[in-house]
Amino acid sequence: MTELASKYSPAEVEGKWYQYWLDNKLFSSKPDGREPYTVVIPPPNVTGVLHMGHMLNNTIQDILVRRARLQGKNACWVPGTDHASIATEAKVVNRLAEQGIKKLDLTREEFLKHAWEWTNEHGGIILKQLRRLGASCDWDRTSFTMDETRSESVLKVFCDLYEKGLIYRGLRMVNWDPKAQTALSNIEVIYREEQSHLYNLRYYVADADTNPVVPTGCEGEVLHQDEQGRYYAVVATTRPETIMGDTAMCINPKDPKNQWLKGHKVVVPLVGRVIPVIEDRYVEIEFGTGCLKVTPAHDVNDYNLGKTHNLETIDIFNPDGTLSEAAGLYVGMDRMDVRKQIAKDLQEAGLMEKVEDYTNKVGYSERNPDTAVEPRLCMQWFLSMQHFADIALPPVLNGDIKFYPQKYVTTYRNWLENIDDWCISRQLWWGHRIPAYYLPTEEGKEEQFVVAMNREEALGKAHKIAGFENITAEQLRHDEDALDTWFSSWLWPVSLFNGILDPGNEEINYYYPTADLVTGPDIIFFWVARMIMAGEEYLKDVPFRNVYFTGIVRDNLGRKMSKQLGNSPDPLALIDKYGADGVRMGMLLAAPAGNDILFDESLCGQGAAFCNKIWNAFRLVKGWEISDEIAQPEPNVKAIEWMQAQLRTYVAEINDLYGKYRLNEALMAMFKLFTDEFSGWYLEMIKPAYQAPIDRKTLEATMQIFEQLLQVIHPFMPFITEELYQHIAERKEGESIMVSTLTLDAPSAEDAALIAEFEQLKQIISGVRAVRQSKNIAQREPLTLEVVVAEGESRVTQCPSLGSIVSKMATLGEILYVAQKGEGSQAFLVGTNEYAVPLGNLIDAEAEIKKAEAEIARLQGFMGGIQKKLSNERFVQNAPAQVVELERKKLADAESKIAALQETVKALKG
RNA sequence: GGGCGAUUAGCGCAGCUGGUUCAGAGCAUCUGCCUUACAAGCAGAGGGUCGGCGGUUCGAAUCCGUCAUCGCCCACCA
Repeated sequence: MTELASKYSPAEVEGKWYQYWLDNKLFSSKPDGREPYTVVIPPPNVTGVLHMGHMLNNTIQDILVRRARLQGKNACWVPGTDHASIATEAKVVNRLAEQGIKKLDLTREEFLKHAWEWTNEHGGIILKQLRRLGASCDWDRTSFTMDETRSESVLKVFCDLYEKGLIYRGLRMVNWDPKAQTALSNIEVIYREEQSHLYNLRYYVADADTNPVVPTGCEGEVLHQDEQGRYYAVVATTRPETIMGDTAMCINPKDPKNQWLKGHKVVVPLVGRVIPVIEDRYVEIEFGTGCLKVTPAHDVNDYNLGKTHNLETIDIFNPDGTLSEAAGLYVGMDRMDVRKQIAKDLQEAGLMEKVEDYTNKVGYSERNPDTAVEPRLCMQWFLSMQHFADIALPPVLNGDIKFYPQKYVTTYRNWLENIDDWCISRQLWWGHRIPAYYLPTEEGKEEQFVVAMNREEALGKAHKIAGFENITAEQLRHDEDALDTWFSSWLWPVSLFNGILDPGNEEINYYYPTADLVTGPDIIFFWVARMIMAGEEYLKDVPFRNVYFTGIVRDNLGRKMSKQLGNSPDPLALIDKYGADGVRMGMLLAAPAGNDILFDESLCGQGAAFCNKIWNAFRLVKGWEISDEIAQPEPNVKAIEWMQAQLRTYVAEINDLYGKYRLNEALMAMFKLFTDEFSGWYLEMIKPAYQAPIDRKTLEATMQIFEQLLQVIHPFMPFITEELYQHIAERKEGESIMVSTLTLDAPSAEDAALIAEFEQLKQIISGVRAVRQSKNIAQREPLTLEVVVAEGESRVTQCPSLGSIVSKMATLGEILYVAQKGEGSQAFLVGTNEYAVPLGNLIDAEAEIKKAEAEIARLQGFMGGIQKKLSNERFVQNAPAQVVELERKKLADAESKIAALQETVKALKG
């Protein structure tokens, strides 16, 4: 075989093996007799590009999927993309604008043509990028939320839920995004605290004809009076631009300071409209002056007040956030500009009492973060959520679905227990068009509609309605709106296996429920909860068993990664630099379960270094020449047994950690197993002398262990492990570590005993090394080790093979068993056993005495504590016997250590 | 305003049903070493009154209370 380079270069192997996996269809899955393991990708936006969040999320998914394969499960990871209606439509609109085309000048069909062009051009780039990471998705299954199957599924579900009476159309106050000009659901609004102003406006008291009114009989109340003696009320508002929509002023009936206003009317400043003073307990007496202006068209609370008090509703805004004709003033101006202007005008007109600084929360559109959401009254489609909350809550509460970290169960419950109906219509073209068809209606009459999969079916339904028996298909008007993107995403785990259109098909039966969902806690309501709803509704079963919530990827200063800060590394550049395996390990090193990820590029360096470690360990082993002449040395037999015991023990621990989804701890365990136990100890133990050959049995055992280690590492680092797996033995075309299986016995009691025994050896070796280092004795210079043994006592190091391991690892010339350590020997303790290294005149008696005495003092203090404990009767009585016994043992051990140290001191002084 | 979570070494974290994993690994730091697989390496070392204060207990990083600080989520006081 050709000489292996001393450094591992990922670039040379990653592309090759990914192609090999693809060529051999190793990612593809079909239902068979094995246990299925299904993961559906959280579909990224179809036109998006890979960022660090995707890297983390998909690394985790790939680890879980690859591990499932190694366990012999039929792993199926389904990839796909999301049409992301608002975001994509906005991008298309922007691109058209660059070409000088306005959306409104296009027909729906023309616009959609542009949108599809854009989608086809940019669509799936992100999925290609995922291949660089090593993602082992079954690419033949790649889906899109707007492909034929998924679209049909969405329409079918809409029709079905409408039939069930769960979807309704109604005039409601919704969150309106004036930039995208569409309604949003409640959870698409992000509230941000903002420094703003509280404008205190004068509402003069007047009769119906705006003549000033002088209040009577109101002693002790707060009256405002201007220079001309006119009385007025003061209303505090953050939104003076909405006064044109005021149709009442409201006070709390119990408010002592505003009793005088009862039954009066007030004049809206600048506007001049006379509005009634109404009373409602909703108003906080303590806030401002206790007077609230009521604008039913532009505030949810005001809308509710308007309903109870039968107030007029004046909508003063256009859909784009400019003032409408109905406002009467500032028509055509943007609402934000009006706010500034009207404040000025009110001031000049003497209608502004004062302006205070004020911090309040303003709702912004999730997709257009600079656009404040406007509450707006309009006709929209809704999904009744109570039913869905009822079916989605139990599986999470009773543990059919487990959340990692568990704390999100509370979040989930709180949301479902206080759920709002879901506004599912969007005034967009890019998306699934609402399958509702309106019947021709006379002017002024209420519009009737039918809901159907298509126009033809709609016509059939329409003909059954009295008075519409003879209408034509062309007379039906298809609803212009599209559905919320999440109304398709919530079906994802079902629709991917065609479980909506073809219920009970082989695939849905086999792959559903999926195993694990890996996603961010930010979409727990948007997506996770709703998938559970859809799953329960359509399959009467959970969509997944476990949900792993990742943290947010931040930079090493804890800041969110953003384009503005420029602190977001380009994932592909990282892969170029460190290799996919290195980056995967870097991501995971920073990712303790349940916490945000403080990403630091140097962690990828650590990952790359580990790859190099594995590579060089392999070079070492592969470089050994086999000899059938030599018998297997006894120490090697022991070392192999020990390493196998370690492997079983670590793998058991790693499995346990996987089970708890503590992947970064599993990674650390794997790392230590390979670096410390295997490379640091095992290989050094069995390593033949320079250029000497190795016996066949040891080499074969080592190769087997190496292969198993590669399997343990493979989920984390797929590429290097495949490369070495192929080098380690002759493989047939199509063979791969990916589809190998790793089966190990559980660790036994003997394993534990052997590991404990070797721990002693390691400590003896470290003890000698420490002595060597402290005296600056060269590595190669052999030392003698004195083992202090009482007469007739047995010691581990009396086992010759273990002794020879110690000799090799610590470079010893000989091991002496002595009753007492020699003069001029530097001693150290392992447990209660004493060892010493003769140093001749190198020994620094003074320093040794000092060190020993310090240790004696420490031990005496330690003993004091234990003695106190043991002399406490209540401790001896109440504590379990083992605990008391343990304390006694500690005491005895400390005593014997002190005795040994005192001997040392005596000898040194002697 | 309500809820949830966190606070342990310079840093990011683990520490499960209170006592043998009890004060831990990793990175960083310091000190040696170009030892023949790997200097992207090896060997060794230092470093924490477990956020504060109370309480329960024979015994508390661990359980309870309280305060402080930070983070997240939810909520219609203009």
